[in-house]
Amino acid sequence: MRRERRKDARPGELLEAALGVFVEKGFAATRVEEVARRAGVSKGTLFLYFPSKLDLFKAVVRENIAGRFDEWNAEFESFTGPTADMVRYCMQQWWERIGNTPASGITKLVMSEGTQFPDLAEFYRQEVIIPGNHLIRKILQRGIDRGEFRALNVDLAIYSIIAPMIFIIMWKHSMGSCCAVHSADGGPIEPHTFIASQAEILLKGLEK
Amino acid sequence: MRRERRKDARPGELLEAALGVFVEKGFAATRVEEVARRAGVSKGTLFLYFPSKLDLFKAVVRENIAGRFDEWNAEFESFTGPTADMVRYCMQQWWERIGNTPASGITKLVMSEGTQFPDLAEFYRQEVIIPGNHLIRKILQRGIDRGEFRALNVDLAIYSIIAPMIFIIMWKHSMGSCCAVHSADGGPIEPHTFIASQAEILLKGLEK
Amino acid sequence: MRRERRKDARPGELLEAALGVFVEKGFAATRVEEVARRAGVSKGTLFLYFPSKLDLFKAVVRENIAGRFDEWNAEFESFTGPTADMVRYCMQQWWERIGNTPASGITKLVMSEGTQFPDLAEFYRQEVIIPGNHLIRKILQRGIDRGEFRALNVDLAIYSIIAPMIFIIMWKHSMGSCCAVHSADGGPIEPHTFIASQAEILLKGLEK
Amino acid sequence: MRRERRKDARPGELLEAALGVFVEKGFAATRVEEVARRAGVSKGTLFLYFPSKLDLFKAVVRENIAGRFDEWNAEFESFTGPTADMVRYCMQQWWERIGNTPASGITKLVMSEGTQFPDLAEFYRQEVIIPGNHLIRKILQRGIDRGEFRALNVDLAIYSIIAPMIFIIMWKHSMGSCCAVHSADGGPIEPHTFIASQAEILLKGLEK
DNA sequence: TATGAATGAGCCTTCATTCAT
DNA sequence: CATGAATGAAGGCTCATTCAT
Repeated sequence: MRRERRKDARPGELLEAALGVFVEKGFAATRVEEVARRAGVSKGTLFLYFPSKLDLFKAVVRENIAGRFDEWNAEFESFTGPTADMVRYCMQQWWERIGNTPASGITKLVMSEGTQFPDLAEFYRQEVIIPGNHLIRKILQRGIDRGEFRALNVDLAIYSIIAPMIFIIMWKHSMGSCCAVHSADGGPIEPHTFIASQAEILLKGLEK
Repeated sequence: MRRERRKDARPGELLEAALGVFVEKGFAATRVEEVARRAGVSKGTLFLYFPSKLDLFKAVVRENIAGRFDEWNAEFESFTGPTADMVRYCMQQWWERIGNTPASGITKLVMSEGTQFPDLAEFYRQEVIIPGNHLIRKILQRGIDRGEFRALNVDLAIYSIIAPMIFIIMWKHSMGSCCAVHSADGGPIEPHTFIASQAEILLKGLEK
Repeated sequence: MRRERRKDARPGELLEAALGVFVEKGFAATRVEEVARRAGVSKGTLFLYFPSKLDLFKAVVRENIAGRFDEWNAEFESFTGPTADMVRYCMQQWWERIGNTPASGITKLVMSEGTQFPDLAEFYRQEVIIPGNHLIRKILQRGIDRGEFRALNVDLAIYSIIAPMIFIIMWKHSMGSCCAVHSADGGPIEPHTFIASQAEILLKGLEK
Repeated sequence: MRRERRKDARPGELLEAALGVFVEKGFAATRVEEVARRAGVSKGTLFLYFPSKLDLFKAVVRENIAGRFDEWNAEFESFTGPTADMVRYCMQQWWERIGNTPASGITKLVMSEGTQFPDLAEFYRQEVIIPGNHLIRKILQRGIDRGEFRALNVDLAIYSIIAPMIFIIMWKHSMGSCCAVHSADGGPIEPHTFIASQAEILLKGLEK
């Protein structure tokens, strides 16, 4: 009985292990043997469930990029305070739930190696980018509609929110061996402080 | 095969070929043989001029990015107008000279593969990031000193300028198979307009 | 190609093949591919068992020489006759078990290429030379302690035993295309006779 | 005029440089480029005088193994003291004139890589080994004839003199990064002391 | 003659994938 | 289903040799 349950769990265990290794090493540098080892199975078993390393990779993305946007959209709808607070909340929450978790590694991966795998990039675009942009656009529009923000080109302004997020993800997964941006003199910068700073400059830039 | 003797021209030809292949394939996936082929020489010839693939890459970085900071620092020193104009000029020039050229592919590469090749990351940090941060810091400090900008934490604020640059580079080299950001509805956005938008929101965020 | 699964037998087969090739070609000129071919496996398989050419060589040394000192030390401890007989026995046994076998090729190889591969030389020193010297020293000391040999400087005298061994090995593997020393007129000399001659002159030189 | 003299000197300069490099590095590890550099010419020039690396090697051996045996034979003829002194003198002189000079490197080379080049080994045999053996034989025979040494098999006994010489050469050029044997505890042993020790044990072994 | 830029075959090592058990 | 031994196609780099100048 134990065996049967494990059998069913295999793909999930492999996917979890693969997420970890892909995030740590990137696609090219990931060794399927290490994924197998972390999942506690043999290399051959991995190929039983996933026909190739690339297929494994795609499965990892599909598994982990699922839409949390329903939840976030709901939070948006029920938010009642000033839009500036909403932006602040949104950015900090994003850090907690995405930026500071392995999930951000997927974003880094897609940005880094997406060119090699166009269908993957397209998948990410549909599942993450468009819904994400949509949510941010709604927030900005709310600020404008309520007279809190200037009447700006929302299509362009959303990137003022997205850019720092992408930036901190890329930094964390490349230059920053630890998790954060380093100041010009080399000292690390605390992520919440960093995000707060970005948010304040941004919000002042947006306000009326 | 044809033996052409062109010692003086070789390094440049190799560097140009290398830039192209590195940008297209990334560091790990670049085959020195392909670089050589594109430069029209044999694999051995490449190693006559660059002792290793990593050294070749470093030379590419120096040729395309690092070497320009002297020029940019000089422009900074001789600038006389308002700092806001300076920021606008700086960002647009960056797009012309780096962002919209293959040179930006180098930055993307380092962000994508820096973790796997620490030497590469460290080199880029020393040659590009630190000088770049230094230049931006000086610009911001000038704005503060002249009473144009708020008294903000410069170490954090520099990333409000850097983030959109990194963002647009990553986007261009991964999601955007063409060269630009796409608006939420999928339409492409013209780069200068995009940068102008980012700059204006930022500058309003910085001003007193 | 044929995929035979014989994990237990592989290391031995590879070691045997490697010994042959190393002895014939030397370390640098040995191609791991040839070792693999002689062992009847692919190049990749060799690296499954030995992480590098150097490690393969170390394993060959351990298998063929280093590992025998325990046995020899035991023989020494249990020997009861005159020390002169012990020296004779020792030298003749060395010829049977090492000098006249491919194992002697290893010693020749280390002497020939040790300078180019310091790791190799150091390994051999630790695994063979030091234990070997230790054993010979004990034999000489026994002779001195029992009043059979003169009170000589043991550190120097051990080389009177080692030198003829090294000599015959080098000769066999370089000048003597066959296996033995040649007399001044060019005729071959029978190894046991040669060793006996060396031993008798030596022992008379050592006795009280 | 300077140029012409240099032109004639080229082969000699190359041979001298080659001797040095071959002795230091061995045949395989010698880079023709380094030989050329030490001779102060370009790589191409070397191939103008010697069609291949192997030909260069053979030329070096032929150049350096010339017969000094006439001189030594004369010394033998005029020696008047006890034969034991003659053996001592002979071994110490050998160390001064051969063992401790680059010339010994040739011997090491031939022993190390002679297998790959049988004609070279044969050349060495004719030019060095046979005359050398002949000289030593005459010395031993003198000792026997004068009643100083036992009546031993001279053909075998000569190797009791040769073996320590070969040994010290091999040791010096392989294990001993410096010039001498190391005692069992790792300390270096002074060559003259070493040779003296070998000689005394040997002579006691030879005496009546 | 002399040069040195250019060549290309070759080597050690890695790793995704296969397949006999 | 699971295993893990075995494969073989690359890839970075070296270096003796060639040849246009």
